[in-house]
Amino acid sequence: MGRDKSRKRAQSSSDESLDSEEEARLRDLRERDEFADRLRKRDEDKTRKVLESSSSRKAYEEAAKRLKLEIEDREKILPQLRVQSRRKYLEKRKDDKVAELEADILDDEYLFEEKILTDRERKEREYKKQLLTIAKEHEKARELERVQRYHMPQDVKKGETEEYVEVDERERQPNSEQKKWESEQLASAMFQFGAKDAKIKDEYDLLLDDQIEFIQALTMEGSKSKDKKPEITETEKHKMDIEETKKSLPVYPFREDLIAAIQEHQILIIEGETGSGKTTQIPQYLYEAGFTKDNKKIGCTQPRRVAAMSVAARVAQEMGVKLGNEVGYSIRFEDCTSERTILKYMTDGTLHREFLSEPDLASYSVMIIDEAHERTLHTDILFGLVKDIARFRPELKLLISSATLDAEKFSQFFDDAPIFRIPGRRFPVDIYYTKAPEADYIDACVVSVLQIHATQPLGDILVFLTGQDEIETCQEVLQDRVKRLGSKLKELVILPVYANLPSDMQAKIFEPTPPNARKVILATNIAETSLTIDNIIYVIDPGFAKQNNFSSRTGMESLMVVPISKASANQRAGRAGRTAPGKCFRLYTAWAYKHELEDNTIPEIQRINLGNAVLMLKALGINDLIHFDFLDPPPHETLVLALEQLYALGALNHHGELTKLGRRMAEFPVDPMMAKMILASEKYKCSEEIVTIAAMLSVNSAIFYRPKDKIIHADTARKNFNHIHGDHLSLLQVYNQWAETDFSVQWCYENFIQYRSMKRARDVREQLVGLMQRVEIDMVSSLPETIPIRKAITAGYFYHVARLSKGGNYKTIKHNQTVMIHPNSSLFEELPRWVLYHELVFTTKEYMRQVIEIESKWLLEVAPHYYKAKELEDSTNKKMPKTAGRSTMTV
DNA sequence: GAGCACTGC
Repeated sequence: MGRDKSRKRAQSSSDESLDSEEEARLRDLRERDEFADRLRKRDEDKTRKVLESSSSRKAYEEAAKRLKLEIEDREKILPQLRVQSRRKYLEKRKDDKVAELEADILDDEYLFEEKILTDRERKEREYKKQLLTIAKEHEKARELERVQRYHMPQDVKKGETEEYVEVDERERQPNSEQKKWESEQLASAMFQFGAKDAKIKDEYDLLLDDQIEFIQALTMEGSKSKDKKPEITETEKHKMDIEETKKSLPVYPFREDLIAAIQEHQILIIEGETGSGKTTQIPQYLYEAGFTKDNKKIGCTQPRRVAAMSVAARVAQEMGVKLGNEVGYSIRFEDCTSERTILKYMTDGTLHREFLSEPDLASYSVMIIDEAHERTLHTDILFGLVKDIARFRPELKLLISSATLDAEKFSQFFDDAPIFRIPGRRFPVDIYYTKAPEADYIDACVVSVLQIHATQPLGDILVFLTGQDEIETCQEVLQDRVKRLGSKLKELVILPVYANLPSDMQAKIFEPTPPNARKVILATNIAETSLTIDNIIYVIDPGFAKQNNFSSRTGMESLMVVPISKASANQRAGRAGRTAPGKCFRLYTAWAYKHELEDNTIPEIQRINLGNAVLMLKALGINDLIHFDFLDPPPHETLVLALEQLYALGALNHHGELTKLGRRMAEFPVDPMMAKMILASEKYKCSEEIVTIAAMLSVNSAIFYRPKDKIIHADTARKNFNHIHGDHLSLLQVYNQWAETDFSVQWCYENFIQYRSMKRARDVREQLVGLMQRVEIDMVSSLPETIPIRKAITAGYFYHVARLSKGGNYKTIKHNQTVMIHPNSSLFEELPRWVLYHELVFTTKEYMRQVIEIESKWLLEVAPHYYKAKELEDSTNKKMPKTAGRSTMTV
């Protein structure tokens, strides 16, 4: 309705300007395609090199330095520089050689640990190790020397520019914290403890108050017999020859049939439970069957980074090659592949990004979408994209791999593709329900844990809770109860685990349970799919989880506790049957399971803001998104909102086509508004600051640490960073101060800042800086001036503006919705007239999180097409326009 | 005067 009116307005506007408008549109499209061509060419050059991103950045820095030199007095500095560069070269060469040696030894041990070595081989390995020790000791000695020299600057010749940096070089490595966490995950995925003897010990006859009555309803069938212990323990498996291990996997007998089916059909749905070996084996079978001829690759996507890495490592080991050569993986911040790579594991998001540079997947002969049943946003979009490609690339094979239940649905979506079933390897799990609903499930969890501990044979317990808060409460209550019961019970080790928990504390859940004790792990949904803990025999499932929902009507996110789905409940129960037969206690009735739980969790694509996804699809040339082939289409309003926003940001023209600006925005793995902000920093000459703010906003409010016992200290520390103009600038101060301390851990600790989040912000920042260079933006700083920074933010987020109304409330300009400044904000007590917010969240009230003060006239400056001067008049006597001015647009 | 499930680019 409103849109029609505005369209008419556009039509009636002067006809002569139409021609020039059309011309501008065509010119923009031309420029957009030229830009895309430039990117493609650059990418092609890049892929020829084995080492890419970091080396190209170094090359860039070198070039910049060289340029600077031209201005300075070349004659004077050159001889000195020559000496210096020679020294640096030798230094670097030594470092490289040491690293190479170290990698060599690791590889050697990794690949051939089970093999019996000849005397010569053993000696060689010993020699290498010795060499490495010596090299390291030498380095240590030098390190000491360096520190001493630092205190004697008079030793340095005047004019010599040698740097004496004391920073721990390992800390300076990008992603080191991430890597630490991942390597821990990796280790836990690869080395498994043998199944512990779960002998029935003498049972306690202990009466607990208010026991919960459970009734056993059914047993989730396993493929293994109930009474038998696993016939192959993990340690034995390690000793087995790799070939034999491969043959023992459930998928092995299907090898020939599977290859035949793939040869016959273009698309195949593979239904198989975890533990069938499909993820590691199928790509190898395909390789052996010749699918990688003609320089083609086999790709396999995973929803998680750790999975992509660990599976690739396992397959490389099985094939006896070095990881990163024939078998590699590619995840954000880390590309471990080379031109030789033929089996490539990657995260679904990485493949999604790869589409931008290779929209037809030309370098792949087979693409496997693994864990499709998890229905991540990226997987869902990939479905539509690969289905489309399969139509014009008949030689491309597609394998969609999923757990049970969903296979039929996938088959229907992919034009009735045949389903290939592979059995899994799992133990049966007895399922128990409560007789009556439980009112307080935390209390019910505590009681159940004690009940199991008192009456059931040894074996660890896994409890699913919804969040950190619940976990902490439960932990306290449980500890208290155990203390009161005293020595009547065996030892109970209580361990929490959730994503925001520091990694060293997370790692504790993987430590073996002490003898004669029982471990209780209180976990969030992280233990449902992301972490796999061995030796869990009992699972307690209250049936709830926190879920994020996005409302396109209000543009608001809300994190709410909701009942889980049947699929999720079964996934949780399955966690009890990994190493031996297990039991799952559901704290709800069988009736509730049957009638109240949905079959499947609502897929992500229907629950979140699709701004970035829509921009990506547009960048891939998919113009008609409303009719895009989604497995489950997102709500119509969400798509419309995303398109409207992209239009308002100038990423789409009035024909709904991608503009040059939009093409540049699509390069950034961030929301469109943030991408626009980053690009606007070019104009306002504050790219250094904006990219920091973008990185800090991306780590999602996990920066300030508030331990329960030191809340006052933490809050005071936080207030020290507050900036009078708002939270974005506070975040900037946090980052810059941290950077000044050379990214110190100690500093974070002293200021109640989460080191892990800061590291992540630093990684994100580095990636964004790389991308900015890619889209041809210079890095410049505007400090101490902050107005340009706030203007650049406004250029991206002019959609997110609210004004103080008479009642002391804020009203959003867009929806005239009442919202409040979040109490954590530095502007909470300031109440400026005009504010810009980063996000709207509904918790107990409608809150704006991350707020800055702006001036209304900036809105006219950065978005003249979106705001009219009249509606921004500040005088409160004047009538406010009912709706915000909206420009024309056809979706 | 509030409160952050989990992934991923």
